[in-house]
Amino acid sequence: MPKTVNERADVLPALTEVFREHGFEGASLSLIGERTGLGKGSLYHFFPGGKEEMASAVLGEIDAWFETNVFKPLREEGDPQRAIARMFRAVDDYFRSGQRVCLVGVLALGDARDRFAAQIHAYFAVWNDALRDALIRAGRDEETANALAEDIIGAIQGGLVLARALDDPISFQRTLGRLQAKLERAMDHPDPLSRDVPGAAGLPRNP
Amino acid sequence: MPKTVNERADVLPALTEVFREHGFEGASLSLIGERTGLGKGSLYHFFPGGKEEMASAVLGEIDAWFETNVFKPLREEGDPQRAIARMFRAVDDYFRSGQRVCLVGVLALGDARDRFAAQIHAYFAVWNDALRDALIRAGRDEETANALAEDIIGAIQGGLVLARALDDPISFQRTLGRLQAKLERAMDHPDPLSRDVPGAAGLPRNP
DNA sequence: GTCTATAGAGTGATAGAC
DNA sequence: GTCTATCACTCTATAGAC
Repeated sequence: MPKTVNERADVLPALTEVFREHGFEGASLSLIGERTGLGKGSLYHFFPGGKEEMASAVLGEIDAWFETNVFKPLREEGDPQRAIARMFRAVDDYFRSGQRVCLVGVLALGDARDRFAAQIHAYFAVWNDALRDALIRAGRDEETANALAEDIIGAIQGGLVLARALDDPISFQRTLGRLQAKLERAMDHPDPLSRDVPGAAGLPRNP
Repeated sequence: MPKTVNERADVLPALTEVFREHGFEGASLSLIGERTGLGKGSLYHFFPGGKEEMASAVLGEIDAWFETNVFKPLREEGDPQRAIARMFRAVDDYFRSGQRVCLVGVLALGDARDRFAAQIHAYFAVWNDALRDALIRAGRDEETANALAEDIIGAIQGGLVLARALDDPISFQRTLGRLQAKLERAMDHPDPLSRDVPGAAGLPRNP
């Protein structure tokens, strides 16, 4: 008798893992069937659109997770600094301190980017806006907040690339730590850019 | 008569482009044949190891380019700040100001990572060491130099991911600009971490 | 009977190796 | 160009719930 899964959502975790580990092209249907424990019949029953719909559903779930655990707190939490601290905790958890890779980033760099361009774009754009607004609420001016948000999100992605490339998840944790430290410092000072250079642009180096 | 290529090196540029645009899995032999203008016979003549050898040769060429234009200057240029400025120029050129993606990063995130683990690791490790040493020669202490190097290389990779994800190459240029600005500021001050917090850790926010 | 969830043989196309 | 393996996918068959 057929073992029943009953819900599309039940296979999403396994599906997510397969796509994250192998990318879109590398996640073959046979591998997906193996990992989900489902035959092609069931897979195509839940995802009539095939692999593309599977990946799209996974992206949707990722987005929902970040919406709940990152974006929404950034927008709605009263204390923006607390929201940002929570973001770093969530990111560290989600990426398993650098042992996991970001599927959205993987897809963005891969051959299938165009198929998922809208979802990929939305993920980063929404994150950027939520973080920027939290930074503004924390007292940064708009330009600085935008630059900081872009830097932070980029650094997270880059940290994941490096962790994977060097097979060194710790480097991701170091990166996260430095980002937080930098932000905490910045939070205590309204205008870090001009502050950093007290009055001299071309001073002698090597003190 | 057969158009003659004669040299493996003659097909490397086209090969590089195909792998960069499509990743390892996405670069099919037929696509490679199309872009290089070579039949499968010729391709296997030049690369008996097949696709894997092709990608490996491409990685080798990329590494050689960075060795000449980035790593070696970082190590050997007399003025380390000049070397670092040159690095940023080279990086901006190489990645076409964010319109191009880093193949090493693509492979690091993709399914084929394990096959090229050694080359991927070496690329980033050598870059990191060369940059760190240049920063030390420029007057940073070892710990700071290490952190800065890791941050910069990560930010470059992350900037490329974001530029691709948001379809916005300009964001990569902004990131590069901020990295340089941050470094120039840091160069003028021996100890930015303690300097940034002149004496207050828990001051009131929102000035 | 209808509907949903299942399995998997079978489809043509295309992959990479040689 | 030829080869075999594998690809994504289709389709038929089947089970049980209602």
